[in-house]
Amino acid sequence: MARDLIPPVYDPAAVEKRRYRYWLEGDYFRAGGKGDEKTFTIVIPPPNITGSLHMGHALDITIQDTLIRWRRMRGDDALWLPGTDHAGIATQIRVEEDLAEEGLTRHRLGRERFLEKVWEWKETYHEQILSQLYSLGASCDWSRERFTMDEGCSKAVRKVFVDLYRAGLIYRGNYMINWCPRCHTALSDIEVEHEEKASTLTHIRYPLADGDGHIVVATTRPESMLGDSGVAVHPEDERYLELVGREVILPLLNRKIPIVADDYVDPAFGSGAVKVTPAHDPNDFEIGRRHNLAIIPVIGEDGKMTAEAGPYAGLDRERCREKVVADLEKVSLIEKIEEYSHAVGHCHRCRTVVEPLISRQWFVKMKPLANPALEAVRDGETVFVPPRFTQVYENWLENIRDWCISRQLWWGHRIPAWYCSCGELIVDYEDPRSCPVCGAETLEQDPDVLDTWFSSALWPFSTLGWPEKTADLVRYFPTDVLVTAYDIIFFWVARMIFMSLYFMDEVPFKTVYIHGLVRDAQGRKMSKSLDNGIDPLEVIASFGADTLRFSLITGQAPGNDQRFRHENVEAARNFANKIWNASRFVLMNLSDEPGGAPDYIPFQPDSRTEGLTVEDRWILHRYNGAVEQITAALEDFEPGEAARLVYEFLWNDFCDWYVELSKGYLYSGEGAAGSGESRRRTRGVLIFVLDGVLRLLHPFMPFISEEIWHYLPQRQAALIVSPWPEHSTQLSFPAEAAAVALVQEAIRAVRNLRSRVQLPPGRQAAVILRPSPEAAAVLESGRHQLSRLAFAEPLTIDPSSGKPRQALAEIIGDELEVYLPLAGVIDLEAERSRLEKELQQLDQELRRTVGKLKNPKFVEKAPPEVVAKERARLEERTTKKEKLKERIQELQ
RNA sequence: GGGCGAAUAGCUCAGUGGGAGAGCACCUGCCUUACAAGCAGGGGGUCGUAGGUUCAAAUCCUGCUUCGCCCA
Repeated sequence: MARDLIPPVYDPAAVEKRRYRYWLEGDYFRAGGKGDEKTFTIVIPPPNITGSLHMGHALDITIQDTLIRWRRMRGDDALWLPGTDHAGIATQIRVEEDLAEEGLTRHRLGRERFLEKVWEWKETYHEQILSQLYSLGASCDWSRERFTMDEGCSKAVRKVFVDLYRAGLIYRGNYMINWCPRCHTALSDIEVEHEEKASTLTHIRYPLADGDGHIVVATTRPESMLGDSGVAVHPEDERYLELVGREVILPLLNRKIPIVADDYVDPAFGSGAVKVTPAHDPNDFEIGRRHNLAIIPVIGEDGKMTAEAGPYAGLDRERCREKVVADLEKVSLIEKIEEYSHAVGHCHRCRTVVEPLISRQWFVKMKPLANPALEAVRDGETVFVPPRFTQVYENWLENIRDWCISRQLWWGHRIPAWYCSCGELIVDYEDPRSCPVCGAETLEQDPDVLDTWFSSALWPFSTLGWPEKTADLVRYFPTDVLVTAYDIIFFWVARMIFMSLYFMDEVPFKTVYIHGLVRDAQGRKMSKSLDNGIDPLEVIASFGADTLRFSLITGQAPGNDQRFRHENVEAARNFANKIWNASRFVLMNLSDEPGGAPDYIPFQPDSRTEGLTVEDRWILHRYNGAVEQITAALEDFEPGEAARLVYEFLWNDFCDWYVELSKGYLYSGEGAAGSGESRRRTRGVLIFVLDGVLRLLHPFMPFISEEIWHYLPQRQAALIVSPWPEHSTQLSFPAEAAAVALVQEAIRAVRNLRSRVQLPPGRQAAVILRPSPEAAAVLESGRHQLSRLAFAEPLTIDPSSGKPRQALAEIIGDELEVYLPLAGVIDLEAERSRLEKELQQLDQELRRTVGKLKNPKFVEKAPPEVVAKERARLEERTTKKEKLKERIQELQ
């Protein structure tokens, strides 16, 4: 039987493309089992259709794909539901920028044509994002792909809005909101980013209306004084007790405004008196409400002063500030101006300074929704990994304010509210044709759209078909894990939880796995302005997706940021290369003739084991341990740790040791060890372990593992749907594991001695081993490996062997002395001082051990196994010390 | 002001109560029939700091210092 030969070099670009197509054609990503399997569901955090995916997405996708592939192999009905987000403000900004280059504005284009443009944009970037997800190897169920503005999601949005409105949880009203003068829309509280800015604190004198004197107020925004309708002091502030109830003259505009007493005022801050501008500050708005102060908007939606600002009308905010200060100086009402630093709110999409102002908007009443969401997490219905993020979530929900959901944009879900000239407001599931009160047919729909996150909040159930009770919804909801970065816990995670509790009566996912951000090599956030972003596709083009995925996932510790460093990519690339070459070794050695039919005795966990060598049992034991640890790490949501364990097992145990040990059996002409049957059996074990390691590797490096898999003889299904390895007591060989560990130590010791005298590898040298009687048998059984891997020839293994004086020595524990006799080459003086140094160190360790064991409290309180371990250590060290002293004596 | 995180080898980071680890970098020797993107050997750390708990602390607690993030 002829076999395809595995190529000498791995070509990720060609293989990855081909393998992804292979998976698609095999329909392996499609969920939907026979019905009785456990389901495992992840909904993708839908990437914005604003542009292409960045490194943070690559990490997010890699973690999800790793979990999904692992669970799929475990036999779960694994659904990874993909999709994209319409990203209201962000997308609209991008399309407007595009239009601006052609000298167009959305207003010139009109709403209809503008939206057509945005849909075109969406198609373009949607395609791009999909191809990026393919490149990463994402095993999403494409048959279930969704978009936040598709028909089903829109229907869900409509139902949620109307239901919440009818339940009194959505209302419309005039309240203080955050306004972005650049985007021309209201923003929610969390869309405002606070940034500490150097500024000034201006102290202004407000003269009393009756009599002499004045009161001093301090402000960071002097221009807002034009909208002041009061001055507030703390009710218990004795300095101002007699002034409460009197009035001051507002400078420049000469308006009389009252002095009120309010608990909110901090008497220790500034002069202890604050100006109150209810129209332009959320706290002042509250104070104003309590004292019935007038609301005087002096800054408009365009960021310019309104008519209320009198002589300052039409100026923009910054210009007005300068003029107000100058004019106050002129009339000597500035007490002082101090340097001051304070947080200024910026629009998180365009960085413009936001303006708090009063506006008529739609809001979601949060308290009734937040409380169940808090309880669900406190009760552990949804668990955050790592747990510290629970606190972040709770703090936010505990202090939450109502959510402003209307946006003055065109791109998004239109608010389903209609106004009739008779004053009636209609909110309904279906578009109304006439006013139910007056019958008029000239209804006008609210021009605004909803906050993007309003639809994202429904994602885990709207994508599964809700509000219809679809089969998918029944089967896959609630989902299992949500994988996302910590920066959208508020925006998205919390909102999904409260919406889901309200509409589904269940949490949307059982676990929230939070990862950190991917930063550049210097630890800075990747950003357009710094131009320090690294395009995942470029990394894939040069190194392959497996390499990118592996470097991202091994750099990962739950919840922590990581740096993207080229060294890590190289390490992952080298690892992929290692796997490829190790596989080539195994595949090229399956038969006596190169390229001949595979000739081996297959091994399975339930195979009879009597023919196996001690090395075979050792690698099976190590493999078994790796399976256990890797599986446990994945179960604990530690994919980074799991990947590192795969790396260690594959490179250290399998490649560095087992492959090398196996050569002693595979290559003929090396004595009895290489008999035909043992050769065929060794091949069976090599294939078995390679088979298993490819399975363990697959969730992390899907392409290369699937590719190699297809060169294995007797492989059946595609690797992507092959069973995940299971830990088995049949593969547990602790005695053989210890035996090989001793042989390894002996080999290392010989190599160490050889390198100390710079004996080139390949040159045989005599070696004497003086083992304990028990160790002698073990080493004897490893004789051929010792002489092969340590070039030890002739090799003496004899508990009662003589010890040559002209030799280097290494003492291993209490069971083995290793001698490298080299007459004439050795500096005995140097050797002796080295041994003395070792003796000193050993003595220190010994004293520590003795100290512990002499302490009755230790013996009494420490667990017995710890004490036993310490006793064994004492014995070993004591023996070793004797032997060291002896050797030093011999060299005198 | 409140909260969270980080501080471990030259660099980047794992490690959560019982003998300090990895990758890269460094030093030495090797093109050994899977792999020089490799192999073998090696050097290098008072685990930020001061206390405390414990038989035992890099690990748990408290204070402090430095850096970063979130919230007000």
